[in-house]
Amino acid sequence: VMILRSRFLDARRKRRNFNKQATEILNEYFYSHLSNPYPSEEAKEELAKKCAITVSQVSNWFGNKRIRYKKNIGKFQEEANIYAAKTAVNATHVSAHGSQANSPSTP
Amino acid sequence: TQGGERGLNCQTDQGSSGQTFDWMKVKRNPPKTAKVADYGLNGQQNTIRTNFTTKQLTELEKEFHFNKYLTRARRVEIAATLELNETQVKIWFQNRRMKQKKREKEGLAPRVSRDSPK
DNA sequence: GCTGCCGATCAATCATAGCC
DNA sequence: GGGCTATGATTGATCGGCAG
Repeated sequence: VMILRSRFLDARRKRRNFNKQATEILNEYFYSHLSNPYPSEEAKEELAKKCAITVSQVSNWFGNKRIRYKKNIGKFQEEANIYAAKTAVNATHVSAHGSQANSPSTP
Repeated sequence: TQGGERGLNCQTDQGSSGQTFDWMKVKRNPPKTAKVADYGLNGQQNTIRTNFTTKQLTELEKEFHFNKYLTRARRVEIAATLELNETQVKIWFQNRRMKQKKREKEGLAPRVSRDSPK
C-alpha cells in the first residue's frame, strides 16, 4: 500500500464542472425517468448535444448519478421534488394519468 | 444463491415521498477474483478490486500494442509472468479494447471551443 | 454446454472544484 | 490556508446477450 500510487498521472486531473444549464437538463431527464434512468444511445446523444458535452460525459453523469442517488436517496429527496414539480407540468387537467414513458422527443 | 433478480420495473413504495424502483436495489456480486493469497486477516476474503502495479500495467500495455487480442497460450504466459489470473488478463484486454474504441470515437468530433464554466 | 467478446453498467476510488 | 463535501473521470470486475 506504499508505492504504486502512480495513478496520479492519468487524465482525470483538470476537471471542470458542467454548466448549471447542462446540469439542469441532465437532472430533468433523470428525475422525469426516475423509474428507469437509463437513456438510450440516441437519447444520450441528444442530451450531449443539448448540454454541449460528449456522450461519454453523459454516460458518466448518469452512472454517477444513479449510484449516488441509490446510495443515499434521502439526500436527493429535495432535489427530486424540485425537478418532479418542474416536469409535472399540468397534471390537474385532462389525461390525469401520471405516467411518463415519454418519447425522447424528435428534433 | 438468492441474489438473482434482474427484473425491470416493479416499484415498491418506501416511504411517502419517493418510490423505490428496482434499479435502486441492484447489487453486484462481489468479484470472484478472491485471492486466497494471504494477508491473513479475518475470515472475510478480500473481495475487492485488484490494484494492478505499474509494472503489470506497463507489460499489459506493451502487449496490447503488439496484439489487441490474446491467444490462449499468450494469455497463460502473461498471467504467469505478471502473477495474475488468466481471467484478470482477459478482462483487462477486454476493457482495454473498449477504452481504445472510446478514445478513437471521441478523438473525432468534440470540436468544442474553450467554454469556461462560468 | 462452455468460453470469449461486446456493450453497458456497477462500485470503489481518485483528484479536483467549490464552499465555509 | 485548511477541512469539508460535491462531482467528473477512471477502471477492475459483473451482467446479459450473442457467436463459435
